[in-house]
Amino acid sequence: MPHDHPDSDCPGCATPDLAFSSHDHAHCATDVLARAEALAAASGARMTPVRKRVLEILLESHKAMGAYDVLQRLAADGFGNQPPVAYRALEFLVEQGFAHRIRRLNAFAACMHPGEAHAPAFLICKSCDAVAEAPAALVRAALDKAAAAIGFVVERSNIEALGLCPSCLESGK
Amino acid sequence: MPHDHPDSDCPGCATPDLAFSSHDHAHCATDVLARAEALAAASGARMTPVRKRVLEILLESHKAMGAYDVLQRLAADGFGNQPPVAYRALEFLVEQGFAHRIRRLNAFAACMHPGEAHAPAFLICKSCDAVAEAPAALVRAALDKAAAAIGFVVERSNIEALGLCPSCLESGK
DNA sequence: TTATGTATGTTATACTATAACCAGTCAACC
DNA sequence: GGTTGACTGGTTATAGTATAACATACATAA
Repeated sequence: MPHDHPDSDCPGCATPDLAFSSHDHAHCATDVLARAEALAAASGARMTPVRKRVLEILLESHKAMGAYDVLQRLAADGFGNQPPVAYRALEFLVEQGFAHRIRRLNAFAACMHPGEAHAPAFLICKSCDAVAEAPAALVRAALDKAAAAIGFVVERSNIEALGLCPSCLESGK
Repeated sequence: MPHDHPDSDCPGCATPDLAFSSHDHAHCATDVLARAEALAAASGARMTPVRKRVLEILLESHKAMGAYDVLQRLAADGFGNQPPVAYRALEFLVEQGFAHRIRRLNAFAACMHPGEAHAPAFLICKSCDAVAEAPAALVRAALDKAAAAIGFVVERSNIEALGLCPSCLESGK
């Protein structure tokens, strides 16, 4: 559900995505986790141990992880080691807006802006594999318009870009 | 390789995509096939029997097909019946710009505008499964801009929308 | 003709995802 | 308390997507 406000109206949309910048990641991750837990509590969604652990795992880096990578980690932590365990937790997180599915990578990444009902564009660095969320309101507006020209009504869409992040550009990778 | 011209400059970009309109599909398909073959001949790319057959199969409808569906058809026609046969032909067609990969569907669709070096947005009708290509120059421009705001340089991107096509909208599906 | 590169066929396997069934937990209600 | 029902997680099994590696055939140019 993309929100239709101009990006400047939304506190989250105005916050630059830190995925590509050096930052205090421990703080970044615990902060996002706390926000997700608060949102879950508020909405009645149950942040169970597996689900929380999966989100923690995704939050360890700004990279996307395959379901089976997540599963390995879960198994090592004493949770079930069969695919549905990981897929169900990931599905829950995506539904709640706590994680995103990156179709180009067949993988999942923690949402760095939980609770902001956004539908970002994903920027995937081909060098360091980090994934950032870019505000996509204007991109989606252009897409809606291009679709409307053909009489097509967009319901959901995925916008994913592969390229080079600022750090890798600078270091010449 | 997206081209950077305004859509109006390109004959193909000005041609409305017929995927969602009723049209003489036999003509539409043979025309696109002929254009692809001419392009291949001109560029030295070899349009071998399997490759041509795969393109014909994709051109039978405006829907995306999974590699295994294509493979079944190939096998029925006396070609090899192992996955690489289909994947290799599909890969060739995608490289030549004669087909597109739709990541959201893990599937492939014939390109209806071969030779026009475009990078379209895909409009996928959730009711009839047809896929159309929408000119995406403005969408990509918006995406490049959103990425640039974070210092990210886009190299390739996929823009795919799920929704309802005009025909299905009208018939209330 | 021989050499070289390209294309196809084949075997095997890796990776991604879901269906279906079962058992435990928890809250609401009688 | 006991029962019901919804939800969660565990497990088995299988479906669906994709590629590595090797063998064979075939075209073209030297």
